[in-house]
Amino acid sequence: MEKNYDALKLENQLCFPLYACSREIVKKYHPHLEPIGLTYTQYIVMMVMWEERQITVKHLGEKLYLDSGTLTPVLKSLESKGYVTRTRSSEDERVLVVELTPEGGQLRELAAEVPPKIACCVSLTPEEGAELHRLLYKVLAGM
Amino acid sequence: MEKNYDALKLENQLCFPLYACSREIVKKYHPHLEPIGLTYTQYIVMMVMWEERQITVKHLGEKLYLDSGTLTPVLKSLESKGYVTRTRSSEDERVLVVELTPEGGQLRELAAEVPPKIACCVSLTPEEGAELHRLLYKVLAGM
DNA sequence: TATAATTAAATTGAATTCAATAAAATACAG
DNA sequence: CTGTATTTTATTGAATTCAATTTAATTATA
Repeated sequence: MEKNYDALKLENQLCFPLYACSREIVKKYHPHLEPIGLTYTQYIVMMVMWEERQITVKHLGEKLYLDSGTLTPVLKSLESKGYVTRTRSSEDERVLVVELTPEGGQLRELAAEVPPKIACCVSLTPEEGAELHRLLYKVLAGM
Repeated sequence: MEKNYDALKLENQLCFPLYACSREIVKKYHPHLEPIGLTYTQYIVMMVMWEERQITVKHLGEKLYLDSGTLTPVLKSLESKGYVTRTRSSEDERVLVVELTPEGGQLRELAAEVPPKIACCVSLTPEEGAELHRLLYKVLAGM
């Protein structure tokens, strides 16, 4: 009896188009982020910083689904650019507090130009975009 | 007048949940792929090989949305494990043909156990899964 | 209180990913 | 036929990503 390998076909997988789609869209950011000196990872960290002004590495990691192994070098790089500061909490020396600098705050102006430029290369109707958004967060919530 | 930064909020982005979701699901593969000695990237390359038996690096890259910078080391690794061979085409020496070996073919049996184990950690109804699948391929097609 | 367990961040090492470039082969134009 | 352009793959270097481990600080427990 022949075994059924349909589930092993690329086209029947959910993870593969997620993975491919994610990389393709991140690639689209490159020409728009490069002029303001940010990588995509640095950009999403800054997005959190513009909202929160101040946050611990732990909370930042929870928001971005990234751990300290990824965040530590990214935050050091942003610190060296002068966009954030990194300070140990005095109440709990284990905790590292990341804080937005005025220079980091100014960057928001330039970054605000980016999302409209990306939006137009996603070929979905507004309803489809909203549905995709909902489904992705539902998957994330379930894990 | 205060500028509107809503589009810069993480929760209003489409790319961020794609990126986070992709990484979270790929992470779920790790405990199931590790016992059969494959990384996720090697696994999707093998998925193509099980379907095609033989393919050029160029076509493989088109199917996986990956370029030779990524594929070359992955294919060398799969070759060293004995799962594929890499041979220059005699008609066109630029072209590298990747071919499945019998050992690579046998791996399919073990790999067939993986998809069912992943399916259950995606908390969508079958209809939602199908819709997510459709939307992702629509985005991919538009780029 | 002393010890154990937990927590937060950093480090290490392996693999990926991509932009940019290079090298080699082939196709094509004049 | 010859020089140029294109194509295909490989290489290089920077940044990310994660599993696993380590370190340091705090908390919980006996």
